[in-house]
Amino acid sequence: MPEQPSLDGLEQKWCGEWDRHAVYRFDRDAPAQELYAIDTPPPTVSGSLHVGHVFSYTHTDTIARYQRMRGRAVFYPMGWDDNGLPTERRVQNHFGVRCDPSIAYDADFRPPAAASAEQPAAVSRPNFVQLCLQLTESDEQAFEELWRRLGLSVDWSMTYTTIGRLAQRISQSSFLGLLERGQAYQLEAPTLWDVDFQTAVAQAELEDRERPGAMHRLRFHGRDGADALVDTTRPELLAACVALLAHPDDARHRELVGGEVLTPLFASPVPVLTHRLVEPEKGTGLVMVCTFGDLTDVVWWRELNLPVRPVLGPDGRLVPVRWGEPGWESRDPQLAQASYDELQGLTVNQARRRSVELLSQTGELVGEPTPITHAVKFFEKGERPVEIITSRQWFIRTLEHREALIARGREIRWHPPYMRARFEDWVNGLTGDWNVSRQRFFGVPFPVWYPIDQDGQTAYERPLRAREEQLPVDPSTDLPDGYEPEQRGQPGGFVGDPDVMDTWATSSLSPLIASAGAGEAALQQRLLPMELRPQAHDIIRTWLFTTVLRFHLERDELPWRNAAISGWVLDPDRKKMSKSKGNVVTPMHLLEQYGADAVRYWAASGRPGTDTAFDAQQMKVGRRLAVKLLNASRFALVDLGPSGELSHPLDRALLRRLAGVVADASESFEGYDYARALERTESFFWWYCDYYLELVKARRYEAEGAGAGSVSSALRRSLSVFQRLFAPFVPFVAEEVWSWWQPGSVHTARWPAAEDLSVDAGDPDTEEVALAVAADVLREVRKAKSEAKVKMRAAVAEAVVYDSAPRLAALRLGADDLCHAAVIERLELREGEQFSVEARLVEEAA
RNA sequence: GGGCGCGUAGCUCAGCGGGAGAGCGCUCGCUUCACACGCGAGAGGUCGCUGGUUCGAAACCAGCCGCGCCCACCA
Repeated sequence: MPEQPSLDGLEQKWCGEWDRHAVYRFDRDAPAQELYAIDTPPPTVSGSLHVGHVFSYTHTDTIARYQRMRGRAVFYPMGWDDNGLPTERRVQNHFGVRCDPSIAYDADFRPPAAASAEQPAAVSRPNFVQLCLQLTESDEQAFEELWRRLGLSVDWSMTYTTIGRLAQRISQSSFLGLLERGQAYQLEAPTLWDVDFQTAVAQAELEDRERPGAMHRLRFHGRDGADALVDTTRPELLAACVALLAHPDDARHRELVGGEVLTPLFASPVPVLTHRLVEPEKGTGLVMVCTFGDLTDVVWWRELNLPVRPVLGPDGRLVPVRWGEPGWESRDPQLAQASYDELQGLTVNQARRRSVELLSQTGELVGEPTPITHAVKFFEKGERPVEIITSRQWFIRTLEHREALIARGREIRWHPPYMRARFEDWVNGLTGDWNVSRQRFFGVPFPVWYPIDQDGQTAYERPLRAREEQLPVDPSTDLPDGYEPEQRGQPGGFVGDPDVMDTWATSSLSPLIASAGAGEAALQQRLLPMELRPQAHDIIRTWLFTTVLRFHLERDELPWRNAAISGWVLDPDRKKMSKSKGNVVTPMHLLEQYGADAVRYWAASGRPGTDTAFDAQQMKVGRRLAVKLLNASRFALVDLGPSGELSHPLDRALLRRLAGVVADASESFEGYDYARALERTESFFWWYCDYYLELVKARRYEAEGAGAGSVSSALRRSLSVFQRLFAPFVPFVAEEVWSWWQPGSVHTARWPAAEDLSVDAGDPDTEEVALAVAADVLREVRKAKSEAKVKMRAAVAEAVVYDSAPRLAALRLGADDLCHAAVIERLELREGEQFSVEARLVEEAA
């Protein structure tokens, strides 16, 4: 035991020891009922971990440590989500390259010496993927180092990645199963599209952003010179207009309905129809339907059987159109073409400005555009609004399972329970099946090819599936059965599916991937369903939802029994911490400044599901707690005499109180409320240091005697319990103080139970009162000394305690300890109405 | 527009049917033999507002106000 215990160096020391002794190694032979499997969130490997990660991963770690101490074989792997767009974006910037799938693989490829974001070098898809793997590997090492330093009790021998071969095999295999059962299908349909990344995105990946816009009133031309005025925010889509709509009950437009009007600029005849979703209060009550301005346009297009007039290309620019040809009718094709030529090739924003100029010139813009602010849908990682573009995509059926998914959600135990509402809201609000294909490169490919017929037409409706034994396959380099490499892209040959899966399509299988990584199939079956899914609330609609869906389709069961939802870390202004605000503190810096235990203490104080302010002050408090545990342990244990019978009433009362704390902390942990477990433990520990340790100090220093033996026993038992109660929260200091006097790791020690603190002798009620009154009197004497501004060791010549007879009787049981602790020379007990203490201090010698 | 959560001391929060609490911050004091990375004491609050239920409400119910988040077919 060190003379002057310190926190310095504990992290290095114990990280190494834990690794050397494989303290957190998962026991693969444990029987099913003793397993506790955690579906750890694989953090996105696209830069760095932030304070929010430290926050929520600490929550999970406290649970893992508690369960391990309860004797469960804790399956606690780490995964890295390296698959997907964020990595691609980083690789592009970092190496100055862009992926061009038409280029052939170059085995000798080296990234350009001087990275240039303006003029990126085109590289083949396999080369691009290699660069992605190279970059993620170094990130993952840095992540692991941080997690170890934070003290996560992960078994690092089971780490998986979402781009790894295992994940790809499982993901592709699951997809083929879905295809076989008709739960995955391909469709050419209007799709949410990001024009920068040039890929489809899913409903779950959208977010609203408030953006300035403008309302434009446009003049459509009716019969006999009658005009129809229409308000729109998207005049640039006028060429794509296929109808005007009014509400069926709207009398104002009754004359127009059923007829045709001509569009401004293009003189294209479009019908005027009615639909219940049109809101008469908005604008003029007339709305134009385009291909496609927003999701409502898609509804109208579908329900009213409208034609399509696609004008936006995948790059977000207006595509070439020949007015006057079928589908592009105009009463004045020359005018229409002249107008359109002004717009073709422009981006949406450019085309909008130009359209307004043209409409002003023709007088078809009524008044000035009115500035407005409105919510626009963005891909969450995107920079321009999503568009709706028709393309061929793979979907997984979700709508038809809505009821079943709601029922699944109700089987899950949510912590906190109200988080279930977010899940149900999301499921109830689904508008389409899940689009899982992305027109990107660094992801899991679809394990299918398509035959090309003799006319060079690709037969998408007859995909050639990979065999299970082939998986994982890359259809851009691997071959379907019965074909030769030369037939790729040739009439009579084949072509690989060019897309990759949405990253959630793979990470939604994380329980399967993680458990498969553990070893043999029998073990995987024992691990499923897992016990716990920990995650933050913002990805309920993505990761949580898709995992429940995949397990419903794959195994007809839940992926896990419990979902523990953590909140976010907010900056002191109550805003979500974000890089753009420049308020992000790097986690490693925090660990160096305050120590891992202190940072964990702050994190574990954040209650489940609750957003928590970043608070360095709380970390200092955590550090104080760690130091206190060191010093209290040293005081209690150094040169401690032999344990004896628990003969002293105050010792017995203390152990009984502590048993209550153990019960409370255990119950809290069982309900996933680690924060409450910490709060109970901590507040009692401070009381223990401030009152109990002070009361028993005299007996603790006695060499022998019944009182000394009793307190030695109580100190050993209470310290052992405190050290174990704190182990999940401050694992480094807990291990340190445990190592001074106990064999093995505290983290594999048994979680304390009431039996550790059982007390046979004495009257519990009276002795509890004895402890309470002794503490009350101690506080009163301290107050008297504080008011007299004397030191606490100043002697009290006489202390008179007034209280009820039973309380005085109880106090006699602890009077010896009290007099030592408060330095009372003469203690007198008098019966009185109210508790009070009169303390007469000994005059200080001058 | 719908849903969820939250409004308690200057700050961060606990309490959720019978004493208004903790930590930090603040003030005062203490070299005390585990700890000055410490110890002791103190000041500080019509528990968002309005009604209701109850012997009794910070807590339960209703309405309102404010903040945050999620969702929505936001032309």
